[in-house]
Amino acid sequence: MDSLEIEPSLNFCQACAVRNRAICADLDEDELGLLNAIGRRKRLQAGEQLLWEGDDAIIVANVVEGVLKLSTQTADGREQILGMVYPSDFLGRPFGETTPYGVEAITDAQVCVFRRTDFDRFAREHPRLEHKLLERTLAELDRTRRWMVLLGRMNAEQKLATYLVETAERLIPANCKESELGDERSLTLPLSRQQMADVLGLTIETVSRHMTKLKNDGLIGLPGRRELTINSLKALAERGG
Amino acid sequence: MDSLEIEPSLNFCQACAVRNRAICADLDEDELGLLNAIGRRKRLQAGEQLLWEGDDAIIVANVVEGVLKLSTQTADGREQILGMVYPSDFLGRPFGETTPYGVEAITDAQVCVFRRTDFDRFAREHPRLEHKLLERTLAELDRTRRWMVLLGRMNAEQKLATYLVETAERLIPANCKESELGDERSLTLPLSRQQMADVLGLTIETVSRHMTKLKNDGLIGLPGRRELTINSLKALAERGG
DNA sequence: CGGGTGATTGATGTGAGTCAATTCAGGTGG
DNA sequence: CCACCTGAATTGACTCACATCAATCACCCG
Repeated sequence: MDSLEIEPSLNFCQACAVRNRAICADLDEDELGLLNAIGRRKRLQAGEQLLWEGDDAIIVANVVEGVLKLSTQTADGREQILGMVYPSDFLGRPFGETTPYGVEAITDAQVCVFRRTDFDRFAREHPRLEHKLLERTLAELDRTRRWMVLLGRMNAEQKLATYLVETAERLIPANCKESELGDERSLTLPLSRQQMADVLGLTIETVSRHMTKLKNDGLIGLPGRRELTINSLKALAERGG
Repeated sequence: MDSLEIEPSLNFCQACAVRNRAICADLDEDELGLLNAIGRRKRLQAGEQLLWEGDDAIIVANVVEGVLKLSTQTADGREQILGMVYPSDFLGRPFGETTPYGVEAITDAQVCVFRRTDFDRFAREHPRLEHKLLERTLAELDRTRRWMVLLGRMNAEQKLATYLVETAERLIPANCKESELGDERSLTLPLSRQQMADVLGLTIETVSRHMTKLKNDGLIGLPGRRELTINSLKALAERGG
């Protein structure tokens, strides 16, 4: 791997935006200092690739800011998105030989990068960190398995409705209580139609058609290409089965 | 210890068939004794259910013998199989509130079960075990993500070919070197056609049709309903993309 | 005001689902 | 040993949802 852009070596961890949510949350001051010493901040522009599928697993990282996608290519060149990672999520393959998926920034992003070997050693020496990583991996496995049901058993409309509901829930957290205007939501979609198709195992045309169908059925509004309003989260969730 | 007395409460772990492959592999004698104390063996008949989706996560387990399936129901009553577990695999949801999938024995099976709370405590106190569990969970996540590509992007023939190749590889391990008759394999399928359909996100009819198609194309032989011969593993893998 | 990309819409094809009939294998009991 | 029963597997006819191919539209840059 060519040189990571290295920023001056402050203790970033202490001021880190995801300090309390990422896997480093349970570390004490000293441990944090050690972790800080082996990690580097890296900024990514939207569209920039951080890891390539099949490469040696050189680095792992924490997401500090932005959204990235994990994806893989099929033999015939199409793409299947395996997952999206958000701030405080972990990515890469610790204790592994090769990176099992490509990682690309969807939005401008900031990540906290570690050489995998450094991270592996640190993790083995700090069970609290390893425990956090385990909990996170177990949760990710659960989520991934739920996604299998979507891919294996849902039709296009159900896939789309489920995706929109989930996206709304991830992007509009508990900051505004649902009291506010009950069931309505409005947000900017992080993905293009093509990317949504790649997440859902569909084609761009099918995504587009069913978006307009959901709109015509009065479940959602589409004020702009990337803008979405959900009229009733509950009704939309019902469409997802 | 008095050598004439036969210890009635055996330490199962020491004689365990999967002793060296399961997550307990790195434990020393003392730790193994402690683990043994909180676990117990349980036999399951083919078709017997061990865990129900959505139940409180009361137990976790190691597979000692046999094959089990992890699955979930869709709203309209169909099933999606999320994964198969084989001897030495771990199942259940440590550090979690509810069991995210149902577990049913496909063949007669033997598992080593723990009360989840006991297991959680033991794991937190024994980082070597927790590390093993982490490695296993990471590997399982990789495998699950690869399966997403199958579900999201492959057609029926590719799914089936891929499944047969993978099954052959899991059931015919390195015991007989590939030198033996090169590329040919012959095995007993662990799943019924319906179960294969549930794994692959297909219907039983589609599975059946493409099985006969692969046979007519000379890639496989079907001497009996559950019997399979693969004429060329390589050629079959190519069909899978 | 054009050019370019992404999104939408339309026409058509096809692969997998659905429904239904038939065959097959395994087990049971006369 | 064979007739029968049962559930699984196969096969066929038909439908339909999604993919494909192609044309148009809308927005965002300069």
